[in-house]
Amino acid sequence: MGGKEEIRIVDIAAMAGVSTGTVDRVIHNRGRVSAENTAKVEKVLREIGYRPNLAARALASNRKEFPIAVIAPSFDGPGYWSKVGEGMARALSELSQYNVAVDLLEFDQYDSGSFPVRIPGEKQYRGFVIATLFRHATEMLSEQLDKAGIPYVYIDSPIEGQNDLAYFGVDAYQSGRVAGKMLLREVGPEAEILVAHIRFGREDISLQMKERLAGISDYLAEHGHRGLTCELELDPDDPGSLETLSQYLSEVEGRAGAVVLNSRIYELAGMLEQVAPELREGVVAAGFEAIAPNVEAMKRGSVGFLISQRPELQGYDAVKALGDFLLHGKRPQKVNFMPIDIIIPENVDYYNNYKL
Amino acid sequence: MGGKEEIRIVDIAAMAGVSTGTVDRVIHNRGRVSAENTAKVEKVLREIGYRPNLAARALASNRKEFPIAVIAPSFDGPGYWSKVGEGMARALSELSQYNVAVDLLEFDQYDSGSFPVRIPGEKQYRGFVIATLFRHATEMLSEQLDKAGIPYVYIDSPIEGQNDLAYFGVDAYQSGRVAGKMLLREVGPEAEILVAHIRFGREDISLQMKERLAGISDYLAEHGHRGLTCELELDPDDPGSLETLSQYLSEVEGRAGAVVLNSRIYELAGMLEQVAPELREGVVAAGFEAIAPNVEAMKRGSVGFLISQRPELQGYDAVKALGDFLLHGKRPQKVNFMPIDIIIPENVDYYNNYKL
DNA sequence: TCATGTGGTGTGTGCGCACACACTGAGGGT
DNA sequence: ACCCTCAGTGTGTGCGCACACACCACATGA
Repeated sequence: MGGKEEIRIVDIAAMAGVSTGTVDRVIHNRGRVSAENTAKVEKVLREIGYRPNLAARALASNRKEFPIAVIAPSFDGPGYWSKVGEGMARALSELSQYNVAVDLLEFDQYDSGSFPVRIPGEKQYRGFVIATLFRHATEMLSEQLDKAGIPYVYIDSPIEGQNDLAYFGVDAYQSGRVAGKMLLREVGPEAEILVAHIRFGREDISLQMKERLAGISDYLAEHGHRGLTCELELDPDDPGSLETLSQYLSEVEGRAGAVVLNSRIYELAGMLEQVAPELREGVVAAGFEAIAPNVEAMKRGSVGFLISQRPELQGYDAVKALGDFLLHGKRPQKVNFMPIDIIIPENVDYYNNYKL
Repeated sequence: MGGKEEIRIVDIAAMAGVSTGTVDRVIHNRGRVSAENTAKVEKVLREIGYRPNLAARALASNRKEFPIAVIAPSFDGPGYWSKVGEGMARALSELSQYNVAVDLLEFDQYDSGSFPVRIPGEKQYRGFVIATLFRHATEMLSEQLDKAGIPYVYIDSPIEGQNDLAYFGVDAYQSGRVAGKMLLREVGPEAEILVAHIRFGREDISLQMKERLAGISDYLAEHGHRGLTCELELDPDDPGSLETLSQYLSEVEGRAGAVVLNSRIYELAGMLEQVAPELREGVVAAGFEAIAPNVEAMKRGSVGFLISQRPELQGYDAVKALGDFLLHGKRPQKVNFMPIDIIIPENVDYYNNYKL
């Protein structure tokens, strides 16, 4: 495991009977090499499977800058995107030996007009990470980048037929199916299952949420459950919503499931904690994303399980893949779905410890 | 995110009014520096928060060798330890820029006498990764290493009160509790739950397996189930075992759970596939570790769920932590439990894709 | 007296690579 | 004949660091 008898550029030059400069030109295909010599060098390269010394490479080319732009919703606050940002920061620290720097160009996830459809001009960005929340805008920007020959990586949801270097994201439909299965196991085939919508202001139901919902519904329908029986709009700041929830719970009497499609199951948990204990007793609340308030609510016993798709890993992989491509020409696998993690009170303690 | 204006040793030397050689001696505290100059340099170092250029460091000290010894069961075959080995190989490839090499010193996991209780003399190993399957032997070796001042990290199960640099491993008891919960949800409180022992030759039940069993039992007992109702010794190569299994299944009629405590649930799955369909219909088989044959059995529908504790990550982290400590003096967190992953047919496809 | 340490200090070299630069010789324009 | 261009080639330098080595002053012993 892990021997050491590295072949250097000088060795290759000697083997091919040329100078190191020529080898260098071939390796980085900068041209200005005769077809004959190119062939000779490439032959040697292939035969020995040359692996450059990355330390030396980094040292020698440390004047080069690699600014990367990330186009995504704000990383502020305790939400999903902040986790993506954590992963990016970690990737960046691993790349910190090289001159990679990341600029976050925020857009408003509730306003497609805030998404930049032209290449931002501030810097000469060498690569982009793009959150694909707005499909059309993403496609327009991608077209610009294609023309300019700048590589870009997608995160969040996939878009078919694009020239993205790679995609890292989640399969929202499948994570919905997982949630459906767990929910069915928790509450049984007879129980009511409620979809609670907890929104901010003008916020609309997103594509991801629709897919999750479809996944849950399909799973339930395929397994002898009569499906999601009720949808409620709830506002944690509105006492009327608490009333609505109590009302509903008293009607269903007995076991029930409740699911929130965005990452704000903790709000529903908070509301459940305020209704009469006998009403909430048989209720299993299920949500998405292992963000801090959700985990806390689970530890208080108010959330039954969470489904998470490793947002940190998504951010980490996206930046890492782009960096490795830019620095070392390493091509990543094109489509990468995150694992779908099931988090229950019994395993939550060992989940968030881990940075991946 | 990720700026760049690094301060070099020459800069520090200038600031402190000494030569680079002196700064170097202080940084690596090799002595031979006057108290006065030591103080001056350390002051500057502290004030600017010096971060060495790792690429240059790696390049300059590339003659130094860092042989690491891994003391663990054989990585051969499709089992648990091969996954640990995969993770180690990945960590090694990330460290390959530095002269880290790993030797696997195998022992027989069924024979404590095969565990080396003295420091192996072949090479001057700079660090050890030790699988703590044999507690006493591990403690003896650790004592030797303490005396010699060689760092070591533990994997597998923790041992309290030792001077290990770090521990990476699993909480077998807790993973048993998770299995217990899932099983109870799958089969319901009335169902029989069988523990099937599938052994090789003289193989004994291990400590980890005992803990898993305790976790399952405790969970069931605490949640109104009458507990593990039957233990069977099964040998997949013995037709009599198939008979025993059929017999058992015809007695329990209806839903039942079956759990295998080691990683060989696939053997039970294979046997189930051979009994009459009506007998196995309501049976949910539960096992541990997402090794290839188990995943295949799950995809065939013969395994209900698997619990995995990321063996690759264990191996990866252990080698990475040791390497980072040796190369960069970075101290890892001392105790690190792996996440407990729940794998079901609905999420298995996205699980093994991922290298972590 | 000279040789021989011995704490303390500075300088020089090279790790493997990227890249600027210098050089060559063939071809074309004048 | 001259100069110029330009594809193709080789050489030299420096990235930041670790470490061998040279050096100095002063002490110690013979």
